[in-house]
Amino acid sequence: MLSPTGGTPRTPTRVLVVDDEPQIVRALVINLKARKYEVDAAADGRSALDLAASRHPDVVVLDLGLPDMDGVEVIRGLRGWTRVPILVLSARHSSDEKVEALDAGADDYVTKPFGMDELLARLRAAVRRAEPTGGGEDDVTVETDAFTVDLVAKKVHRAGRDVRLTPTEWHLLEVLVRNTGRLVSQKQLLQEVWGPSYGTETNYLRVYMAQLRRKLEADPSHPRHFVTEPGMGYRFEK
Amino acid sequence: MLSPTGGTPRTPTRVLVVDDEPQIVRALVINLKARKYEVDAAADGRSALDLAASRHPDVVVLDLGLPDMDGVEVIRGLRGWTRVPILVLSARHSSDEKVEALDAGADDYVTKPFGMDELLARLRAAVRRAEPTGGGEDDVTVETDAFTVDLVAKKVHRAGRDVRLTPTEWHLLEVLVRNTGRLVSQKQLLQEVWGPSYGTETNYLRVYMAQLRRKLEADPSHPRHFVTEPGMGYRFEK
DNA sequence: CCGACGCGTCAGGGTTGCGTCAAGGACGTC
DNA sequence: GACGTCCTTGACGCAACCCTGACGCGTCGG
Repeated sequence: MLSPTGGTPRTPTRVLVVDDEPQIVRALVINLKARKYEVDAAADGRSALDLAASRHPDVVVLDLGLPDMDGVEVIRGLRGWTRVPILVLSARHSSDEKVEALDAGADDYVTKPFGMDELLARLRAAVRRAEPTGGGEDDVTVETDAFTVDLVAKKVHRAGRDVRLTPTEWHLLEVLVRNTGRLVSQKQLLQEVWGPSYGTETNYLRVYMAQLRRKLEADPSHPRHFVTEPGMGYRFEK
Repeated sequence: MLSPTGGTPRTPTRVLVVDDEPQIVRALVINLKARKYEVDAAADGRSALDLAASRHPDVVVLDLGLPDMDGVEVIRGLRGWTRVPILVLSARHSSDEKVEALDAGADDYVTKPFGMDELLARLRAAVRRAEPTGGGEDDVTVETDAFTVDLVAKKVHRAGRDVRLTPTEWHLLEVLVRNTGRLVSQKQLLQEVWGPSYGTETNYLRVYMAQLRRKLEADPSHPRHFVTEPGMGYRFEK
């Protein structure tokens, strides 16, 4: 798994690393960059808070032993305005320290020396958790002049009314809309909607493309949004 | 701080404890109840999944060494239909075990023997994190022209009278209302209401949707609020 | 000029999925 | 121990959907 999010390649995950020991920072930065994270680094609390404000990281890895201020203060400073996941790194094993940091708003607490694999796994967990609220929009809608497609609610709106689509029609529309502007080959469409063994049943496509156009296009016989590329495939255009 | 949420006293936080060692379960239950948590306990994976489905805990404390199934399988079973925070307890310190559990969807990993204070702090952190999606809804009541649903009071009002709903009816209504306007797939409904292993028993849905419509729709045979999307699922519309 | 090919359109038939009803059984209450 | 409520399960009719084949049209190449 190369992409840190594990899913479809989106905008890279941004990590803010805060530690005053250069060798730790270096190790973290190297490992994170190798896994396609975008990394900022700070060596003290002041610059950590500044960087967090200016760069809006998706997750913060924070060492508690900083030269200029108490690590817990950094947590509070962050929690004053953001819910970004905070993963605390600390050499102190005492239970009180952990409780204090966690109750101040940290999301996780790892003691030094730490295993890089474990740290990365905890980091993935923290990012994954924050994904729906932090990064993903709720309403993924695509609009054209004729109709509106809401991919989350699975709704199509047209001329003030909801359009009823059958499961197959919707599935086909979904694949096309997720590739707005791009050509999608017949084979790809067939295999995504009907299954891997249906790569050549092009007549299915003809029938269902016609139904989509009849339900959605202003002039179904002269489609403007569901474009045929003869011999190749279909394309959805806004 | 007595209240586990630390903030305004709301409905108590429900914890599901999963462990096959009675003394651990006892220690956890005592400590959690003393802090005003509501606690369910399971000794194996099967009953853990069932309890999670029926009781909808706000957080799960899960021991990986269970008699009937691999702990990671329990995590996957839960993640198939819920994002409830999972705090893993384990006697195994190996890095691989941790990574596997975390990547399967666990939120935190604590090795035995553990400090109770630390565990409780990690539990608070997990619950706090999940709060916005789990508990902080703005719309507590949803109104239609025919009836009113109060999600907090768990009451349905219609034509000046309270409507009696069975637990299952209410549960189903709740899932639909929380997704007002959005299509909810049959599988998701079944797994949320009946449990992870009921993803294909579509006849349950048919029976209970009919009952909901009979009790709430003005004209049950022509539903306006509980819409069927054939082959896909159901949708609640204001 | 003619045939081949790809695409759009239409209509019929098999199959699936949904709504409805009713009966059996588990559970808790009195 | 009797009663009532609720959940489960099966059967049946009906509507909707998916597949299939046939036909017409346009384009391209021989």
